[in-house]
Amino acid sequence: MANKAAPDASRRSERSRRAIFDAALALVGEVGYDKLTIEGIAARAGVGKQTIYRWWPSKAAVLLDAFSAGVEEYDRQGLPDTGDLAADLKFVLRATADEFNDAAWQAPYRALAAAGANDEELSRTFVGRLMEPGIRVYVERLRAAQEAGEVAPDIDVRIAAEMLLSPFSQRWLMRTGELTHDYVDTLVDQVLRGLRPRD
Amino acid sequence: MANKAAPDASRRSERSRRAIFDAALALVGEVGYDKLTIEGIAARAGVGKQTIYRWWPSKAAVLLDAFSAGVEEYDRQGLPDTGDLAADLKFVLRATADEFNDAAWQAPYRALAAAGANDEELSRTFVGRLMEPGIRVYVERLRAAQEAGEVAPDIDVRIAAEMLLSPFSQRWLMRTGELTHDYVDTLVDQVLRGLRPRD
Amino acid sequence: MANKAAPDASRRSERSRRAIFDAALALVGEVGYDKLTIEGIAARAGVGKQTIYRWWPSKAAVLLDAFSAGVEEYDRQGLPDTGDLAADLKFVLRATADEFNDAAWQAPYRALAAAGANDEELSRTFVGRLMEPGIRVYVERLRAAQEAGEVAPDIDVRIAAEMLLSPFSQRWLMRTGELTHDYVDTLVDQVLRGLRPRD
Amino acid sequence: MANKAAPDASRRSERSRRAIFDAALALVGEVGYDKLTIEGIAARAGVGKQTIYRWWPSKAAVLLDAFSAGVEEYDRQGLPDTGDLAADLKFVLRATADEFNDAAWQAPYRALAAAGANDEELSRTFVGRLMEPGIRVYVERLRAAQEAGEVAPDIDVRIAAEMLLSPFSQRWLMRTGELTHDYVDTLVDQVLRGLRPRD
DNA sequence: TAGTAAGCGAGACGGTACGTCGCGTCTTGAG
DNA sequence: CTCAAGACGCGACGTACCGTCTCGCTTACTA
Repeated sequence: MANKAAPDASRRSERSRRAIFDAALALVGEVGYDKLTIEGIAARAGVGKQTIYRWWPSKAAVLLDAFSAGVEEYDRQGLPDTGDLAADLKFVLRATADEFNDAAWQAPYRALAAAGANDEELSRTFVGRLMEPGIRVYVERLRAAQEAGEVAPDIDVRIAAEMLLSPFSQRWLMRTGELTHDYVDTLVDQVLRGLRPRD
Repeated sequence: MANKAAPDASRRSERSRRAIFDAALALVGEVGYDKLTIEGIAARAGVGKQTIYRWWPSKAAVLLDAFSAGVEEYDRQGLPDTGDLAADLKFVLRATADEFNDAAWQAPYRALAAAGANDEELSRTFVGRLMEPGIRVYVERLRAAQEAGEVAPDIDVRIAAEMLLSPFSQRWLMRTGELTHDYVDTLVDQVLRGLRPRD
Repeated sequence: MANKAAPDASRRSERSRRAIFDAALALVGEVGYDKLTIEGIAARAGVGKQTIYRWWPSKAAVLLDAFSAGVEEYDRQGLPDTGDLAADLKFVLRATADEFNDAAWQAPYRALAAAGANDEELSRTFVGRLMEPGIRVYVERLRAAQEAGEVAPDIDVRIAAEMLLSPFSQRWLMRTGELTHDYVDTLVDQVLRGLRPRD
Repeated sequence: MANKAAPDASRRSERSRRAIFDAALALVGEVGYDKLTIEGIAARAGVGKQTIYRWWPSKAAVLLDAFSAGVEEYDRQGLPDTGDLAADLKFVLRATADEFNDAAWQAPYRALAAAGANDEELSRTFVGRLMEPGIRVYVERLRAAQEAGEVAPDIDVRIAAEMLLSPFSQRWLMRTGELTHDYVDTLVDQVLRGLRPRD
């Protein structure tokens, strides 16, 4: 019945899997996503092409897994909650800005964001696996603030989180401006301005 | 200076230029950006490949010009100013949402946004030519409102515009949600909430 | 040593090799050598271009192998030796004339002779593989005649063979005359005239 | 009627004609016939492509004219006739050998001989213009010798000339041996051996 | 002596083929 | 069975030239 005989995952070579991830991340940084090739990854990883085709459907999928593997411990613990919402947001967003400014991050993340724009399937996974968890912690922190009365009860916290994060990531993705700490602070202040309950 | 003898633009065939634009836009809609090929464009346009390579460095550049040519009259007149900022923003942003939901728009715009993410040079042109003018009209409308006292004087109108537009376009690009009129209204209201001067 | 990683000949597809030969020979007959293209051979053979480029450096090399493969059993047995040198030479040379007048032979042979004129490497192979064996059998027959006293002992049999064969093939290659049986007979008689020992 | 409006030869630029010849001969020596291109000739000659296409149908035709122009004074006066046929033939053929060994000669001559093999039209012109006159002087000298009784009356002098010249030029064209003075001498002696009248 | 039509240098154009790269599939032999 | 290796059919790449076609320009011949 199944005409694509599923490979037996239990016999899979962990060694090859790791080598493929390392090669993919290294190469996307060196030559860029467009010139990243399955053949190139296989050669660099010392692996047969079939070993890649057996486990992934495309170079985007490889890169997504490779990148996810390097970030999987991220966002586990949620945002800090010191009681000062503005301070907490600034603290975390400044750290995120530093991360986005790191060259090693840029190439794969940009590549995946771009690939996702043209590939609906991929973008669902990309968003669900990498972006959504990051957004959720902000949403949760905002909801906590809302419950504490720091944020007006009629605010849609999801949209509020997007008002904070989208300008930030858009700026980075489109290179319309630098992600400085000053920028982060101004953005947080201006967003929070609208969230506070009216007296 | 230029080591690649520049072609003589005065001898350029307008006929071919147009045919290339039409073919590029049609094909990107039919087969998608990844399967869009220079060869395919040339064949569809009834043009030699060299005629494309002579004038553009990549398929992204062709598509950018093709798309720009179809939008160049856009954004000339600025946003309406009825005195009611919220209404004006909702009116225009609803129209933009409709445009972004139009299939003919999607393919080339997504393709260019994606290509720009990996190509700094291209993204500068893409942003400067297509995105900036669109943002600017919002910035100007906000500044007008600020002068009219509808928006607090300490607001950074550029960031305010991004708080409005980035969530909108991010949502579309990443497919994190639908661009409905309801969404637009909520977004506008929630952004404007923070801009108003405190009494 | 070898800087172009040599392909693994043991994995080579015999099927493709044959199909390429057939296509090359058919096409050179149909369209001529100048319009013979690697691309055309590949298409006709139902083969990827790379499969040709992997194993041959040029269309001339393909054609040489294709032609050789069709002639390899030729010239195995040497010239007949009935004791009558003139008769033996005429018999074989008449047969050769018929062969040279055969259209299927003409195209590839002319093509290779021509290509060899401009490509020293190729001409060495062409001469060594296709022409020399043909000349050698004449040289051997002449040497046998010399030992039998039919040919003067001070004759250089190699040059004698060329006196016989070069006018013949030159006439054909340059189209300076027809290769008739009469011509062959006259040529043999006039050459032999000078070889006989003086009484 | 005539749909190929013949160009007006009286207005033709002699300057361009010469420049084209020089460029063609220089280039065929530098890059070989296969890599000789009309565009290359035009560029080197500082001439528009159309100027070449206006006056010649192919690069072979250009080269043929260019080469002929450089040899046109040749073969005017016939072979010397000192009364000693062997000496006369050796003298001229040694000179011809030297000429054939000259690098400047080789490239265009080989190219034309090769092109002629595949192009009947061209070969007729090549043979008629360049080869035939050269053969004719030998034929005439042999006929003179025949009339003087040095050559048997039943000899076909045309074939005799070919017995002399074809081995010579075949050896050169196919690179089957060097054209030394020794070779020439042996060849002449062995050919003449068969021409002398029997006592 | 001005007007006109040719040849000319230049090079853009619609094409064809080049030789290369990478795709995704398939086969081979080792572990 | 997975794996490294890599040949295969295929399709696109970006380049080189083909032969045709304008475009000004120079340079005779004509009116």
